[in-house]
Parts: sequence; structure tokens; C-alpha cells
Amino acid sequence: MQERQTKQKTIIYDALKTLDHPTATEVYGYVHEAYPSVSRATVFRVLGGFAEKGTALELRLSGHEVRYDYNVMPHYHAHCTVCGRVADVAAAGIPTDGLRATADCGFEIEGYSVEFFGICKACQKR
Amino acid sequence: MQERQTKQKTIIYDALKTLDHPTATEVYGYVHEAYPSVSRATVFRVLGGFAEKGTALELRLSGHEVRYDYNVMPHYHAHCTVCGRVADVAAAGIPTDGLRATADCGFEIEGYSVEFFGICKACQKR
DNA sequence: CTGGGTGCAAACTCTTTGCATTCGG
DNA sequence: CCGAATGCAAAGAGTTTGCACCCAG
Repeated sequence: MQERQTKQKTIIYDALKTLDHPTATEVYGYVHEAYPSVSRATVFRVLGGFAEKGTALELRLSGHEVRYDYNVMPHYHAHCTVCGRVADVAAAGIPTDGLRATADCGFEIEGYSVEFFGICKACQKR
Repeated sequence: MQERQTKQKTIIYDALKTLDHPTATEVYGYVHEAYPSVSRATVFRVLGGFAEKGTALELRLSGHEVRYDYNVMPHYHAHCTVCGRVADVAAAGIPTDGLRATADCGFEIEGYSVEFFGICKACQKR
């Protein structure tokens, strides 16, 4: 019932930090290149475990795949609709009015996420 | 190259309004019950078309399936982490500070989405 | 009539699971 | 040692696509 520190977890966590906002599949590709023995299932299991323990965030933004973010500090995300890249945006203030409105609905708020859609600098140039 | 109004589209749009924030699969289930001849592919195609034309919003929140919202007015969503239900929250103000920060990153903003996570009134009672 | 839309089924992608094996503590 | 963690492969869930037929304009 106690958690164990394994090579795979370290490798996958490193990948998370290296590949900004990668999808599980991207993590797998990256990890598998350096350590072919690591299986897809393990990558998914470990990433899921990170999300559960709060070691990483699971981002479900536009796009079909789930992305992971090792930065667990509250912050926003800017999602480029052209290249699909996800950039971090310094968390400013939580939209308190929305928070209040939600509480009015009877919700007990645990968290929130903010995503901006747009075209990133690089894509604007083309 | 011109769009056509078909029975299926009407049926699916009605389903969208009836089933609050349904997933594509839920829409399919609902529509298929009343009109067994409507195929899954059509539901996905029509919903995708709605999203593209701006007739409906495509919500990619926590949870694996994509949800659709016929309410295209800007508004927030409150997502119950227990039952998975999605509730509308009156759009308050856009978090302008985050917007500004994003613009500083060089992004040309097209839109944004805000999601709150929590436990809805009904689930708190249990 | 004509080509956009639909139905069907097969294909695909991403993710999860069962089970025997491995190895961290 | 012992059971949590892996690897492999097969199963699932959700979504997309190819293609022939159909019907709205």
C-alpha cells in the first residue's frame, strides 16, 4: 500500500519537465526513444498517478488528447489554435465574480481552470 | 458548396437543447431512440459542423468525452467532480489580467473558457 | 437534376485492463 | 520476502472515414 520510487517514474517526470505540456503519447514517444523498454501502459499509469497525487496537472483543453503539466502552481493556459502549442500564462486573479456565481448555484468549489484560445506569435508570422 | 437544412440537423439541434451539455454519445443515444435510422457518424458530423459554424460550442472539460453546448453566449461552466454534470454559470467578467498577460506573450486572443470544478448541491447531500 | 448529406461498417487513435513477471524497500 | 509496479498484448471507448445511395434546393 506504500508508493515506490521506480526508474520509470523518474524518467517520465523528467520528460514532463522537458516537453512542455506534452500529451501522454508525446511523453511515451520521448521516453520510449531513450528507454525502449518502457511500455505505453506504464506511461499512462504513471501520468495518471501523478495527476492523482498532485505531482502534475492533467489538462483537458481543446484537442483530443489529454496533456500533462508538471507545474502544479495555479496558472492559466494559452492555447494556439494553429499549431496547438500550449503556453503558460502567469496566474493573475481568479475571476471572483464567476466564483461567487458558481457558489450561488450551490457548488462547493474545489478548483478552476482558465484557457485562452488564440494564435501564438510564431504562427502569426506565417 | 451551400449548406442544406436536413431533418437530422433539426433533430440533433433539438437534442442539444433538451439534453443539457450532452456528450456526442449522449446525443446519439437520445436521437437514435426517437429516430433509429440516424447513424452515429451523422451525429458526430453534424455536431462538428455546428461547432465549426458557431451554432454550438464544443466543450472539452475534464472527463474524456467532448460535450456540446447550444448556448453560444460567453459563459462559464461549473463541473461536478462527483456526478459529472455540467452547469452553466452566468458569465461575469473576463479575467482581464490574464488576458493582458496572454497578450504579452504575443498571443492574438480569439476567445477563452473558464471552468470551475466542485461538488454540486445534489452530490453534497449524499 | 446535382452535389451536399446520410447510413453503414470498417478503421483509427487514445487509453485502460488482465495477468504473469520483476524488483524496490 | 511481499506486494506495488511493469511489460505485453488484447480489449475498450470515442471518433473519423470511405463509399454508395439519397434527397433538399
